[in-house]
Amino acid sequence: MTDTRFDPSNADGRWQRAWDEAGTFTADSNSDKPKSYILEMFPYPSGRIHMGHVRNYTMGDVLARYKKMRGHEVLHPMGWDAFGMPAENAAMEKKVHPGAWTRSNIEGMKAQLKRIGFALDWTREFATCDPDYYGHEQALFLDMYEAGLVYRRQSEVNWDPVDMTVLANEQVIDGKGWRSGAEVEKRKLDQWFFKITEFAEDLLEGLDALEDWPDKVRLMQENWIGKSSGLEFSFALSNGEKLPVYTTRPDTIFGASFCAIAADHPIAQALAANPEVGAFIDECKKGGTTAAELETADKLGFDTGITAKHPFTGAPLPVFIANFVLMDYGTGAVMGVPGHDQRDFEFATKYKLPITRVVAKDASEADAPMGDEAEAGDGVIVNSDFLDGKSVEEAKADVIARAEAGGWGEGTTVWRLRDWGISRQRYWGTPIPIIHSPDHGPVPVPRDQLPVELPEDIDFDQPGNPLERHPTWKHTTCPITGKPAVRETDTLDTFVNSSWYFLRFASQPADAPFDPEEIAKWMPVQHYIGGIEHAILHLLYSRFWTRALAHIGKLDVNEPFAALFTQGMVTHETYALGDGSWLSPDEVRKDGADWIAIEDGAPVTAGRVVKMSKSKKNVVDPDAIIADYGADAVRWFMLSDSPPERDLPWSASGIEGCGRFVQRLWRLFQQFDPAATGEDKPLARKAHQAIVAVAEDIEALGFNKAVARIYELTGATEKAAPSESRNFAIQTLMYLSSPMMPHLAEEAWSVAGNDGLIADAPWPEHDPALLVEDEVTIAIQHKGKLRDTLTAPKGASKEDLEALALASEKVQRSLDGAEIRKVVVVPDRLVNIVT
RNA sequence: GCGGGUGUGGCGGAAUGGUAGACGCCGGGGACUUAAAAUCCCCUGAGCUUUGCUCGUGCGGGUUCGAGUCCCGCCACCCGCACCA
Repeated sequence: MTDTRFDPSNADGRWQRAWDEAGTFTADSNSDKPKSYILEMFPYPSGRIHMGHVRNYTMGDVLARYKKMRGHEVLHPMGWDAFGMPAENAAMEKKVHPGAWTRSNIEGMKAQLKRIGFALDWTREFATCDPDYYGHEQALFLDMYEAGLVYRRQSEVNWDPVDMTVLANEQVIDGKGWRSGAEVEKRKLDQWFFKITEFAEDLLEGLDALEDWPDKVRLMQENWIGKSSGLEFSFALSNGEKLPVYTTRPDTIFGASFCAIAADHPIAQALAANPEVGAFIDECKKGGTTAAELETADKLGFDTGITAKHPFTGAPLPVFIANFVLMDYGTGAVMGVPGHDQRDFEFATKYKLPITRVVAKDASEADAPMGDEAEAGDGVIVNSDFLDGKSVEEAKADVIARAEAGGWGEGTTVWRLRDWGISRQRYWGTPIPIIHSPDHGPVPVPRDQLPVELPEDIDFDQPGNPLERHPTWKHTTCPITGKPAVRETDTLDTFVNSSWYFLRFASQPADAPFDPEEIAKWMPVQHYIGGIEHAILHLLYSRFWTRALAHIGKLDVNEPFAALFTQGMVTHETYALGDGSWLSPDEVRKDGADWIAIEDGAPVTAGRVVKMSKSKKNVVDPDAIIADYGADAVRWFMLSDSPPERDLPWSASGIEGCGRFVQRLWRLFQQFDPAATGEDKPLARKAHQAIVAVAEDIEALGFNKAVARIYELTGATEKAAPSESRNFAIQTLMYLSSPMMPHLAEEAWSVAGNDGLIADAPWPEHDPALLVEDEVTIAIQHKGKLRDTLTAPKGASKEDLEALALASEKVQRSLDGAEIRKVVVVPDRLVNIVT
């Protein structure tokens, strides 16, 4: 018997060192065990580990430890998504080098992760800002460049004239730069792009096979890729030009009453010299893009005076410049069919254009008047010459066929997906390995000159890209001519860094990004866990990179992540003072039913339970909690109660409960009694059932259910008298809880006199014979309502159960002599008497 | 607007069409203690005329011997996309 309290401040660090020294979680790619690659989205080293990280990594950790117990060779690595803007912002604000800031954050966060006791293979750790990593990334960029998957073109960007940098759309708030507050300008810059659109079809079709991805994420990607099919054809214009348009509804072509083109369409631009047209185009560009603005924005049009000749009727259709037509989708021009498209309907109503019905419920309703909105539904074609009587689908096919036969149009597929712009005018990223030669234009940096390293001696005294104004860095020579040339000063979007890091974890040779044979041993990732916020960008880019690398023969894997799990957020109640300012949880206390500020007793309003965030101050620091309760209590909290895909509300009482449970288990573990004899069959049964149930729950990532099972077995074991069965239950609890509370389990295992580590122990075997109950509780219903329950031997016959049910006093009272019409007996379950 | 999800006690949540509320938190009562902490035991969906009965899984219908679960129609909230032709 040892101390009756488990002391995490002593035990946690001891076991963390023991795992480190034994290399317990180092993955051996040469092992002949079945392999499991378990990965959580690697963190950005922003400074501190937060509860969201803890929850994310605890889930992966339980899986990794469980798989190991199940005899798998597990790869569970960790690294750092280390390039990005916060480091540059820190450099500007705190006058520290982005690299130094990042490195110091990594050091701190790694120590934090170690204190939580994660079963990570630290031998494979890297940061994406290591020249070794980004050098290989540059090599892969060149591979893709040579394969024609990278190109350069002029593109419009959000330019912040004060910070002198490009902003992502997300960084433009109400038309102003999020940092500088300056009015953002549209600028055309030469930008590098990945040809992700070349893989659009592939990326879309691949989604079908990702059965272990959430449907939600698959749908979001499907919508993002946005495949649509229809007809692209040209109108002959009265000015002699052609106007190509795209429509998904060629069946409604006889309902076209106008054409509309985008404000930046070439035809509109050509007319812009006319001051009226110019003014209208400016007006169009002013419109906001927020949901509310779009919802209420009026359809605006400007009649160009040009007409378009209808391909079948020859009728002249007016051509408008319109604010609702987008230049970068389809051809930037549409045929307006007001009867069957809501936007066209609104536009036609406003400009008094004809609204013709060309689809009706059936042929007899061809002349039914249109209502106050467009009818986009299915039906039969009417008022459409040769299409009359056809279904929508037939008519689409017919029109496309005639257009193709007549040579004035063809059936096409249009995608919403755009190519991926990867140029960033920033310092802290992977330098794009290109040299701009005066004679040969952009030329790849020769492979033997990789990595192109970032210069260390930079300053952030002025806005703009420090690489651009560095005195020497960009000056080099053309690899072809040897004459002076300049380096590309843009760096790669940080999403490129995270598009292949999972490959580098699986294999990290010195002279190549990865070794395909090693990759084949581990990939695809069996469980990828992270936040839903990456549903599109990161997950789509990673799928694209994996496919692109497979396409150019570097890999044999198409899909990087076999199963994806998106975990919920860690939330916390918010606390606000009367003036709307936020207080942190440790600045408030409960005073009766109300909350008050500890400092001055001011009344505090407890608000909504929302994601922990610095701005709302509703954060709880993992370190402080670990110091108070130990790592296992925090891990247990992260797994308890809420299903992992839902949000987890943090609470002080919740973590206290977890801390209590750690001690409760510890006390129980001390009660292993070598002298105890005898069998306790019900308890043995519960233990064996728990072995199976907890395993099933973990495999289904139902951690909250696994936790509940462990609570149940704990309660039953505590109540039982000493016996061999009870000892077995205690040992079982040690094993079952070890993936979740590894420090406690190691300590108890060691105190019990076992050699080695429980982390290396196998998952306990269960006895199938003990999974089956020999007595069951039968529910007795009368007309579907519960009247009584009784215990019967398992497998009792229907007749016996019926007789037992009718013998029940409660049942007889409920029946009250009524005539029995029917008795439903579900063996081992219930008897329902119908009167 | 389009697409998706969620809705069960004071709270987080369990529940192959078969005893709704497992398990945890909060709360109440008790034991131990000089006292506290810790620990242990009991109670804890609502209501009622309380050996028991009635109601109860967002709302309204339906299928079924039996519905939180299946079907139809609504409501609320959350998330994603959005003038995508």
